[in-house]
Amino acid sequence: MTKKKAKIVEEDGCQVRMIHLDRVKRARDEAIPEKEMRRLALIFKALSDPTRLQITLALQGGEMCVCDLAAMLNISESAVSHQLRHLRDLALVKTRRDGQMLYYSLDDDHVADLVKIGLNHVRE
Amino acid sequence: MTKKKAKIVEEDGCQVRMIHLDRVKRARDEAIPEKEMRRLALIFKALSDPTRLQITLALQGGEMCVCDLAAMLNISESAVSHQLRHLRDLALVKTRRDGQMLYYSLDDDHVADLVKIGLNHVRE
DNA sequence: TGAGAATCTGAACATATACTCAAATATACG
DNA sequence: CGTATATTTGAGTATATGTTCAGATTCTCA
Repeated sequence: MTKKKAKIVEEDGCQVRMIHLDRVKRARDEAIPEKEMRRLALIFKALSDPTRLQITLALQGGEMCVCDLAAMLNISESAVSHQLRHLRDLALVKTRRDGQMLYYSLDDDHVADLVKIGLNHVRE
Repeated sequence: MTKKKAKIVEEDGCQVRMIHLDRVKRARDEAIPEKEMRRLALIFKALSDPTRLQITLALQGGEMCVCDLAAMLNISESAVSHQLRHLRDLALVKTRRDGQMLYYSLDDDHVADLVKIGLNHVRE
């Protein structure tokens, strides 16, 4: 049995406890770039809110306009618009204008994939 | 060209604007159960924070203890512990005790899948 | 061009959350 | 047992976020 004790390491002027130097090192080496990591977190965050998740699920069935989404979700059109802007900023949805109406649809195949895999998980 | 105008519908005692009754109806019919939806949102939320996402990524390389994760992420062990509790509450990670040490590892294959698919998206 | 329709925006507010610090647990081992 | 080690917990705080409300935009078409 390996009985290890934490090693105190000086790092960035701070005392850091570390037990498996090799694992910490490996994890740091394998870490993805900061930028990708933040972006990835934002994608997940987009799907982490019930309203946005429901919007995403609804749009998998085809494009919809703001007021239909609001009616379906039973919240104000303003709230829907705010959330759609959020999704649009992340390029997860796109719009098509037809007269006075804006139709929103999914702009990313991976988003649908993420939701499907997530659903499999939840349903097990 | 179909020029539609919103229909005002009485619902739950509120006036609701609705343009495509069929689409709203379909979206409502296809909607997943409230409970599954909330759970799914929680899973995504777990991955939506940079710290938790990095913990998840690190654990894909094998189990790690709290202080190693703290050293790797350069944050306090307390902060890591709080986030691990969050992940454990959702059954995304599990622990194995060896003496004084608790080793955390992923407890869900889908989580790794989600992160991988997400990464593909980000890298395109 | 001007009224109406659909959507967007900004401010305000209430809630949620991620971290730090200090103290409490839990386990090992002399 | 009693001390040291590893982790957890709770309070406190600062920040982020989701919604509503009121009003501004944008576009259509009579």
